[in-house]
Amino acid sequence: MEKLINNSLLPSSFYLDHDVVKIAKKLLGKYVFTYSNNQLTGGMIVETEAYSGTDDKACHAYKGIPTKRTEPMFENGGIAYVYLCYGMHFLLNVVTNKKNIPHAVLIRAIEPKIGLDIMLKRRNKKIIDRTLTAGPGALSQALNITKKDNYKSFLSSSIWIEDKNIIINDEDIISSKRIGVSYAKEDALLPWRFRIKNNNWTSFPK
DNA sequence: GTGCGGATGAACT
DNA sequence: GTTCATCCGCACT
Repeated sequence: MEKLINNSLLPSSFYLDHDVVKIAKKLLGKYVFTYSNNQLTGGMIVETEAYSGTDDKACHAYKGIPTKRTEPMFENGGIAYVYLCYGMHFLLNVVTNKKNIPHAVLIRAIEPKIGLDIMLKRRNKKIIDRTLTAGPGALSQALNITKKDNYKSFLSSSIWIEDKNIIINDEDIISSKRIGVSYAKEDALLPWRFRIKNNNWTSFPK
């Protein structure tokens, strides 16, 4: 087994910044990996959304009270919050900020890099295209992320994020409204969805 | 115990 | 653009 922890691993301090929007932007261009069933898969993050705690109506933690589902968000930053949506899709969130400040970044799409054949198999596909990992449910399936990864640290050896020194400039980031949160009224209009410009692996522009 | 709605994706027309 | 598959957690009774 190759060495999983190396010096490009994002340090825990990265996740503790108080500005979840900034973290959401900085996560673009980072690599996320999972290692499960002796299979290594990973790719570059190309699309994220920020969810900002109790001030954000679209955030699960808006009411400020942790429930069994949302309590990972109230933990110290640097762990995964994996949540089952619509009974069939797992959504991968990166918990940020300090304990009891429920901020999270939803990973919406990656550009597949490592273990493409494994991802194709998991997705039951034959051809590599954007549907392989574009969309939070799709990428979770490709990386085999399930509820078992809830609470898991991004400094662990089964799921982690690396910094490959890829710099995404502000002008290469497209921000737009978040998806599927129209119930959040005015907060649904916040431009807290971030994509890498001209990247073919984001979910289709809306 | 029960009802209901959701941070979706894929396959349709 | 529309539809539907499908299930856990939450907010009630």
